[in-house]
Amino acid sequence: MSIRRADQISDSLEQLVFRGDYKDGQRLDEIKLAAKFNVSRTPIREALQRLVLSGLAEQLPRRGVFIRQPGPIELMEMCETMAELEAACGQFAAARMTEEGLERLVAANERCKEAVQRKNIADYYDENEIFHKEIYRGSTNAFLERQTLHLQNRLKPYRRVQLRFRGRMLESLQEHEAIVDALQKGDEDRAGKIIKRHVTVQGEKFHQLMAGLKPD
Amino acid sequence: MSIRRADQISDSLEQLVFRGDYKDGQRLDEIKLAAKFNVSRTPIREALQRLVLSGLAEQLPRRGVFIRQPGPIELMEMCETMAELEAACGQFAAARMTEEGLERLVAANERCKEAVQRKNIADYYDENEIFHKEIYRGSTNAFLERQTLHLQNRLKPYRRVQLRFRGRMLESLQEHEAIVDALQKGDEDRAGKIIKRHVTVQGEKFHQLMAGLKPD
DNA sequence: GTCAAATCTTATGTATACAAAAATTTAATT
DNA sequence: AATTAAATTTTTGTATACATAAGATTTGAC
Repeated sequence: MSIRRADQISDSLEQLVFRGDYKDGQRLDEIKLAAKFNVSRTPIREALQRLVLSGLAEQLPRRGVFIRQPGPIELMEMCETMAELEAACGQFAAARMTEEGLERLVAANERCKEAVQRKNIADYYDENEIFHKEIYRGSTNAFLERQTLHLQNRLKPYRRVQLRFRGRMLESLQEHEAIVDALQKGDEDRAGKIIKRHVTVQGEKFHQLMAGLKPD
Repeated sequence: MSIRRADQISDSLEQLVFRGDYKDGQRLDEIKLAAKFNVSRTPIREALQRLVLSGLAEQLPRRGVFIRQPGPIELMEMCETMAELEAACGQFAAARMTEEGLERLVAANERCKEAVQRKNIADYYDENEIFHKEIYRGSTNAFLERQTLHLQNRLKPYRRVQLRFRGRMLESLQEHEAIVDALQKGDEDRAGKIIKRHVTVQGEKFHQLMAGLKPD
């Protein structure tokens, strides 16, 4: 781990934003944050820079840094982009995934199944995430993997809501089977298409997801 | 424009890095940069943060910030990702592009043609960039557009080299025609596939592109 | 009573100061 | 002469100080 206080603060702030502790449009007061973290403004400012550059906040010169929760349109755009990135990962993975990678994928899917049998949403959520990350990794493209992971991270708070949707868990699991099959057979086109459909949220699902926009 | 000195410095630094003024692995000396820009270390440090977060440099705690030019593998990975992002843009554009957007695209392509007739590489380069940006914009997905633009910008120094490749300009132009056709017909699948092929650099072309790795 | 101008307060952006950790040099010992 | 350890220097990271611009408040005029 880093010894830089600014990095720790940046991570903490990111968590706070993801958890919805700050409302959209709220200004992040440097002085208050400095007091909260018991540091001077300097590391706080560095942390805020990181928030701004990762897209979680917006900086207005001479005004300050403001939380920028994505609105419905941007959220939809992010989801669309996510679907494309994941599809790209899956497509590459179909051609390049190693035997070990496939084994890890199947294992993760097994754990998904078990979670569904136990009707444990939290576990399913975690194992599902691992399943998807295995696909990113299977792309054998570290750059694409990083990009995809980053966006996945940003969308995490919303996806959490989505999974609670009635019946979604079982449906999701069936799609996983098809994905594994396509990847095992090395069918790039099919892998990409299935994953895109799997990740894409449409119609009713999107309304559920939007609920995550207004936390409480 | 922003009044923040740190922003201007960040942009200047980015340009310098893109122009290859700094060698791979070189440390960016805060004090020297402060002297160079006639400011204190504070705005320099903010600018360096931005470089690091955009991936152009790497920060080792308590050691400093170092230029991180992508190696051949990462460059390839970036190109692959670029092809996927552009293909995604094209696919969405095929379904969503407005009449005005299509007109702008055709116009940009006309100017590409003229540049080829005049055998003006520099002009072709510029107009080609506009052509591609019209496709990103045509995706009607501002988030995806930003992501794609950002990566395009990072790859710009290498693409510059690529276009000088013998015969590439004419070939590129023919592909443009096919892209315009697919977008006009609204053929999402074909648009995506053609663009991906168009953007993807393989075999010999990649060697040319790699030449951009070692400037001079 | 309302609107505008001037003053005051507050917060951002930058400069400077200081502490601690690397890097470098120097000295000592083998 | 080489290697290692101590001392010095350099540099990063953080704290503090100060200047300026934005925002709030008060005062005055119509």
